[in-house]
Amino acid sequence: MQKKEDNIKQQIWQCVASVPKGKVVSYGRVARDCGYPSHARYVGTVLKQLPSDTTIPWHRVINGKGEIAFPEGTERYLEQRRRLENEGVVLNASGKLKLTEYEP
DNA sequence: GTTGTGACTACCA
DNA sequence: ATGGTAGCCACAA
Repeated sequence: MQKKEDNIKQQIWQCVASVPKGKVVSYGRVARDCGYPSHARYVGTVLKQLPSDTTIPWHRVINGKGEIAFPEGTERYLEQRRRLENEGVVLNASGKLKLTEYEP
């Protein structure tokens, strides 16, 4: 039997999974769309826990400034950028992305 | 029970 | 624009 709190993760997964290919959203945006406006940080925590073979497009989630959440040059940063470029999303000259709106 | 942490944000100097 | 601070809250020790 699952507790209520576990549903938060499930909803976050659901929200991230609903992000269309080629679009990117912020952690805060995901949290709000899930119905948890103050759980932006938790979104990141959940993504961190995802297994490497997950089908969830965690790489489409970035911070509110339009940047990848990791310091540039780290393995994680590079991997996320690689995954994005693989889907046609490319960073601009400032190393940023354009946050896109989408209708759930 | 408390404390520290974090893939965040909004606000302010 | 940039940097610091405060608020936020689930989770692990």
